[in-house]
Amino acid sequence: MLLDKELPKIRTLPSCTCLSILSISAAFKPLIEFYIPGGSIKYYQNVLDYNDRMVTIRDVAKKMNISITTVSRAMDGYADVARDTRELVIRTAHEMGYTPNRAARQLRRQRAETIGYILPTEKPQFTDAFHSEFIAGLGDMAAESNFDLLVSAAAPESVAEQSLYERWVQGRKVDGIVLNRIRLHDWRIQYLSEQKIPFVSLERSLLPVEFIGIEADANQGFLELMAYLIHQGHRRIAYIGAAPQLKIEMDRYNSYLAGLKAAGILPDPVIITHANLTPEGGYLAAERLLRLENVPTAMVCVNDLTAIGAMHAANESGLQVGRDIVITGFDGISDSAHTQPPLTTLDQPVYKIAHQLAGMLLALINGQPLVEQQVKIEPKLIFRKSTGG
Amino acid sequence: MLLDKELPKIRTLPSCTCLSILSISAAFKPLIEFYIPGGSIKYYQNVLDYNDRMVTIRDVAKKMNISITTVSRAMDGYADVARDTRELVIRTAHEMGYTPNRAARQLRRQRAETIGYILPTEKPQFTDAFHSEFIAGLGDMAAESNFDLLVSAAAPESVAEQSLYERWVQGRKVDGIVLNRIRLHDWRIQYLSEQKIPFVSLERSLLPVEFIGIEADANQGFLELMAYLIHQGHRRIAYIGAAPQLKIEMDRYNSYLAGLKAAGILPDPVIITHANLTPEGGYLAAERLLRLENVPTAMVCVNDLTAIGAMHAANESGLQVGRDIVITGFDGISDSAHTQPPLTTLDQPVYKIAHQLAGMLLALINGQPLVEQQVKIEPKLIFRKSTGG
DNA sequence: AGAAATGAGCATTTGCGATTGAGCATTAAC
DNA sequence: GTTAATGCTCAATCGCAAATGCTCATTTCT
Repeated sequence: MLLDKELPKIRTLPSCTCLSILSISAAFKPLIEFYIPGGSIKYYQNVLDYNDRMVTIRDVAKKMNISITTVSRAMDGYADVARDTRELVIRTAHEMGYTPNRAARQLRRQRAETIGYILPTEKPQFTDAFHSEFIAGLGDMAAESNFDLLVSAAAPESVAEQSLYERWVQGRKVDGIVLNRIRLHDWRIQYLSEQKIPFVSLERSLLPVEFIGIEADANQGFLELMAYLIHQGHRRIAYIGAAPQLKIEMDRYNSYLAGLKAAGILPDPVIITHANLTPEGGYLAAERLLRLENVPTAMVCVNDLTAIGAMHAANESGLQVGRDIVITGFDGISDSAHTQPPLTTLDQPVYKIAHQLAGMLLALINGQPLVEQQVKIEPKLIFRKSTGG
Repeated sequence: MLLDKELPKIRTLPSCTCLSILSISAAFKPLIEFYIPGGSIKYYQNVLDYNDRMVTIRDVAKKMNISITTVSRAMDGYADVARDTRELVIRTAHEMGYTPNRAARQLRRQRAETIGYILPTEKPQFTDAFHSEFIAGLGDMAAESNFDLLVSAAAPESVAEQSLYERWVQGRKVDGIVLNRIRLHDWRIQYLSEQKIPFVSLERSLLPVEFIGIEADANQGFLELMAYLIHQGHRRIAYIGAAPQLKIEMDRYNSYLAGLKAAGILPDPVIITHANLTPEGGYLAAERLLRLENVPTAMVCVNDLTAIGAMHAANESGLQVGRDIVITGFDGISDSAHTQPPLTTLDQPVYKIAHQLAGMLLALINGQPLVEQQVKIEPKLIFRKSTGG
């Protein structure tokens, strides 16, 4: 008799961290690890000994004296179940506290009933304010369709990122993927198209691939913003952007240029700079700008987090934001209302966008027709103290 | 032939959002929903038709001409597999890109291979900075053991919270649970003990239940902090706390009192106030304090987020934090370095704490002996500009 | 030395809980 | 009296783990 087994020595795939259910997955582990810790042997014991069994579809069927099939079909909305039967099944199931076993269903259906999102991040921090809202939106929508949301993190354009996507796709860990922070020539889009995995994205790439997702039209709002700053008398307006290969960077940068052009101002490369969408990046970029001989009187940032960092730098230089210098953001994350001073920003309904995005993906997965394949959203300008007035 | 089925009419359990894997779950849906949208009927189609099949344990076994059992046991670290066989199996599996099907394994093992964490939150926002780091720590550790982390959110002491915990426990959605924001008499601890579900917690309750988890010892750091403030000449030091039934509130409040007492200062109930651990709460509380006749010269806050709100209020009153008034936090979240001015705080290694906490829980689940059942951590005082100097 | 006991190493088989194509009654319609 | 619609059940999976059991080699016992 061989009940004993050694302590788990093999770790196969990295696992996951799940969120409403949200599921996060380790990005950095090798496929299979194999190590023998001194060869010690331990008895295997299952400590999870609950008293009560789970209630299964069998129990429901038995209690009602009908077949398992009928219960399943009734719960799942098949048309070949009599109305009365269906209602009774549902009532009974509810009373008995029956809930379909997810693992069994997934096994049988060969679907993960899960959508995935990979956070573009470098740090061991799970989310920033933007992604926090984004994930919440995805998760809630997924939950509405009884789907999981699997979330993990990997640095953009890293090996880890690529292997993570591959694992999720090849291993069928997810039935569809949400993309964000699209790069101009984004391998992910190419890859997912080839693999025929459903996906949607926030922002589109320049690749000649059919686009399904949501686009925020920065242009209109940015022009307004620039016009406002220029109307206030600003002529030397700096720009703190993101990595140039990002779609949002291209859009917002172009809008910045357009805003300058509309007022007949020539862009000055010296005050056009790039950060990495984080407060740290914004801080460093702004610091540099503030050490210039001809200090800009306004800083337009590609997102709120960058702006928060920039404000930090300005404050540290003894400047009072909103009076001595003017700073703006983009996104309208909730923190932006609590900075000192509160941040003028282009507000996007991040939660709603994510919610809708997930909805589109689910429709795709279920083969339902999409009403709109491409949705445009116009960010709304919110004036706060960081631009004076 | 009956291929058609109506559009999904039944939604059973709320689903999940998963994170390194992290899994979030919808907190607010009823157990079973039943609605008929006009009785429209749609054809069912499975759109997920990949070309290639998944590679299963069978394929590996066939290729190697051994039984699937052996493959399984080899991969799983059982002792009754010859060393050579095991290594060959692992190599082959890797080459073939085999990775065990999670659903099948879970179904068979009757384990979810998932640990759970329920965010204490009211809003539809997924996380704040504190929990973001906390979740990252949990998720990464879970991933190391090939576990998922299931994350959801519910308001503390709400019906939703209770039903969520019950669903996770009764429905075996998780094999263990991580608790945080412990209340002095916490029903969750009682419930989980009774149900014999493994759990660990950050902070302990006053219940006579064996405690497994991590405790942060606020006292020492707080005394130092208070001594520092008093040394600076502050005599009127306000306190902005959290709900009094929280363990952290009790600890930190008591330490605040102890700090005053050590300096022979009598506490003034007028400047002792409670918020809800959010910036919004801190803002409102501070606003009230600043309208007092005898305005405090320092505000000690129960956590960083509260302090951030308080700073906002102070700034808005035209006070310069660090010069006109002094404000402190607790937690050392990364945002605290980017406030204006940067925040003096008691730094806890949130990520590390969560990481270790998850490790303890996993040991518990696997029936491994715990080296330490109770771990104490001392937060470290970080002086920044918000306390002048 | 011969018989019995042990155990390593692997195979067979069963079933976890659910879904689903096919098929079987029963009744209604023409 | 055939055909069709309706409502239900059968039985076959899905991929894996674990209980059981078999074989053969080695050790232990007498």
